[in-house]
Amino acid sequence: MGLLERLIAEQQPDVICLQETKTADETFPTAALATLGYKHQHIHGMKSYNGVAIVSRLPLANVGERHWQGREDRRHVFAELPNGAELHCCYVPAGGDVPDPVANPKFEHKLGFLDEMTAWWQSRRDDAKPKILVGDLNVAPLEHDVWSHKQMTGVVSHTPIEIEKLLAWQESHSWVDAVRHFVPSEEKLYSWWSYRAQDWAASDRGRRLDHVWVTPNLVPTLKQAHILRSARGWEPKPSDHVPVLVDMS
DNA sequence: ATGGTAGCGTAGCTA
Repeated sequence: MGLLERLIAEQQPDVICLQETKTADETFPTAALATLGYKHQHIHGMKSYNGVAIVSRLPLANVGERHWQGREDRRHVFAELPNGAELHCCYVPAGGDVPDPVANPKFEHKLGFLDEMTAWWQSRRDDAKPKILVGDLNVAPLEHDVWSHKQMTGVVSHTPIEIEKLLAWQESHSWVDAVRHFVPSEEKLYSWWSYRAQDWAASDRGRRLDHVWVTPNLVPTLKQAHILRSARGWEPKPSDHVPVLVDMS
């Protein structure tokens, strides 16, 4: 809550999408967020692992959630904003340490999740509705979405198979990367820094795992995008992920 | 090639 209070005070977002909330719905800070003005909430949590939520100052309609890979994980919620745009908040499985779907069931789950998402979005392609998809997608797709493309190519989150599958998902619904719309692909850009670094800012071995995608019909509404790097240093207990902010008219 | 941190909960898993 401390991090959210600071984010709200500094950035005043209309809508906040959270992933990895790691708490059951009964223990989600519903009242505290309502007091801060975020009265409209669609939460879908789970103790300790995964969990997603959309909290909003604007009314949310047609809220729902989906489950993936035949599991009960809480990794996807959606809602419709007052202007009719559909908002999806997603949390892709991290995938474990070993980038081999045979040796590592967690990596197999991640690849299957990406495939199933791609097929689902492909099947909804004809829908002309404006849509926004955000979340911790746990893949850094571009060369400069990681601190070292060469050193990260065998590391889960930046392997060729994950990149291929994330880009296929993006392609499946003609999603536009709203952040790279403003930041050239040659420029290093991260949203996550490991807790394991002695000095995250000095080593700056980051990855861009958190994304905001919009359908092409929303591109003219994009005003600015910003990754709040400074939040990685917020005391006393920063998240290893920082907020990705997109301003749309 | 390895180990490094955080959280939950009190071992070992997930991130």
